[in-house]
Formats: sequence, structure tokens, C-alpha cells
Amino acid sequence: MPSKGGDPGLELTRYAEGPAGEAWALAMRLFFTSGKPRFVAVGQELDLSPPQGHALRLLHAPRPMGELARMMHCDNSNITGIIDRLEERGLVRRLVAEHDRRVKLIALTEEGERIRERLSRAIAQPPEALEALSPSDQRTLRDILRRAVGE
Amino acid sequence: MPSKGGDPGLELTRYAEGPAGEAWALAMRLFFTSGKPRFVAVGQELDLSPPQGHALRLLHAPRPMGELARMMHCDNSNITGIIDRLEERGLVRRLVAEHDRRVKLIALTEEGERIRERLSRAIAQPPEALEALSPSDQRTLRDILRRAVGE
DNA sequence: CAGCAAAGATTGATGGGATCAAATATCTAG
DNA sequence: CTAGATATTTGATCCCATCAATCTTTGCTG
Repeated sequence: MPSKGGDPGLELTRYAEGPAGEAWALAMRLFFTSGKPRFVAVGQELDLSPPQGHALRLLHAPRPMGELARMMHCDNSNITGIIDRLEERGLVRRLVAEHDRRVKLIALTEEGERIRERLSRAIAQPPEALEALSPSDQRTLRDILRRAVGE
Repeated sequence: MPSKGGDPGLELTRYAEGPAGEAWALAMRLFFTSGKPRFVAVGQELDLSPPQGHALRLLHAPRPMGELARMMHCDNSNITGIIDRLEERGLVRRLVAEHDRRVKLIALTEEGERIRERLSRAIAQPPEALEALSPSDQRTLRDILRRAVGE
């Protein structure tokens, strides 16, 4: 079964085993053709690199640097630079935690909150492929994913 | 509804509208907590950066540089370096297209094919959250996503 | 209390990636 | 043949990832 057109899919299903594997392959395809490009595009409009955008999204509540690093699956020292640049732009502030003066809590400024809001809204927009599903399929999809994620 | 634990979710559902939006938010959460980390980890084992891995996966058939660039949503000039490094490692070859000597077709070497195979297999493995679903949910999920992607 | 190991964050070095402008080689139309 | 378009490359600049080393602060232990 050769793929159609320009093969926009990542030829993922070839290696998938079982229904879960196939579903996962299709989901990743959706993400790579829709999700990631949009994330990058929206980030560019707001002049945010993907890691900066990611960090901003995680900051709906103040967090220590180390927690950010863990959540972003990257090294501690990496976060320093990302936060540096966000701080220079006034989107973020470093607060010293009073219970432990080693840790710095990163908090959004008002401007940062505004940008985060816009970013989140744009990213939450589902791709057309999902919007085009029947309402019943949409609900079923949501319900199954809720069960998967354990919500 | 404050999130539980360390808030591994990206607080995505707050901005989602409608079932499709919620489903999308859940899918992205799955991707960010499972998919991307695994992609990066598997890449590290094989000593491939994420873009190198991505490019390799797209090369199940020889492609011109420009086509790779379009598929990876990046600038043409970007691909040059990525392919340079893959070529230095002997995973890839540049072939001059005979119908147009401007274009270079990128083809996997045998070693490249082996690596690509291992990468693809590892990535195709669905996250536990999906494996844990009932077989019926798994099938339904796959079917809905097939409809969405239009397969 | 003194000393010391561990934890949180930063710095510096190195290499890869994104983006943009400019250059090169080739093709195609007229 | 020539002008313009196309595919790729180069160079410059910035950002990100990773690792080792450093600094401060904490908490433990004798």
C-alpha cells in the first residue's frame, strides 16, 4: 500500500503493531503535520522560540528552575538561558524562595501572562482533521483519551 | 480543578473548546510526556539529534533536499548541515539527479537503512497510556483517527 | 558549633539547529 | 544566447542541548 501524494505521513504505520500502535502512529502524524508547525508559527508571531514558548506555558503558576527543567526534560543549566531571555523581555521574574534561598521561583509578569494567554489559546486550537470529525466521533475520541490519560 | 501531583499535564484543557479541542489537548499532553521524550532518548542511543532522526525517518525513499526541507517545515539551507553530518557518518549519500543536475537526491546507505529501521521501530511503540486501554477502546481510537487523517 | 556533603542555580565550552541574506550552478523560456 | 527562475550551498547570528566546573545555601553529623 504505497502512500498517496507527497507522503506527508511519516510512513509510521508500517512499524506499528496492534491497534494502539496504529493509533499512536496516526496521532503522531497529526502532531507533526499540524501541531508542531502551528506551535512554531505562533511562537514566531510572538517572537518566542519553541523552548521559550514551552516554558511560558508551564508557568501558569510560579515554579523553581529545577522543576521547569524536569518538566521540559532538559538539563538544569539549560533553563538558565531560556529564563534569562524571557526575563530580559520582561515576561518573567526571578523570585528568591523564602523557605530556601537557593531556589529561585520563576513567575510571570503581567505582560508574560498576556503572552502566555495568547499562546495557549492559539495552541489549543485543534487541527482541521479533528474539527472535521462528526460530533459523535469527537466526543468518543475525547472520552477515550481521557481514559488513557487517566483524567 | 487544580491539577494533581506535579502537574505533568500542560494545563492544556483550560483553553480547549469543544470535544475536538479537549481531545487535541489530551493528545498533545500524551505526546509531550511520552512521545517527545522517547524520540529524544532513542535518538541519543543512536547518536542522532532530533532533526537528524526526523530526516532519517523521511528517507525511506530517496528525496531531494528541497522536499526534505518542505516536509520538515524548515529552511532549505538548514537541511544542508543536517545532511552533511549524516553523510559524514555514512548514513546517507548525495546523488545527483540525472534529469536535473541542480537537485541532489538523498539516499540512505545500508547502514543508514539499519539505523532508520531501529529508530522507526522504537518510535512506533505506543505509550503505556494507550496500551493500557481496553482492546475495544484501542480499536475505536484507531478507527476515529483513521477517519480524521483520511486514510 | 564546626565541618562537610548534597542540592539549586549559574557559568563556560562545544556542537547542532533555525533563519536570513548572498552566492553558485543549472535549467528554461524567449 | 540571454534573462530570469530554481536547487543547493555558504556565512553570519542567535538560540538550544549537554557536560563539567563553580558558587551559594542547606542540612546533617559528630
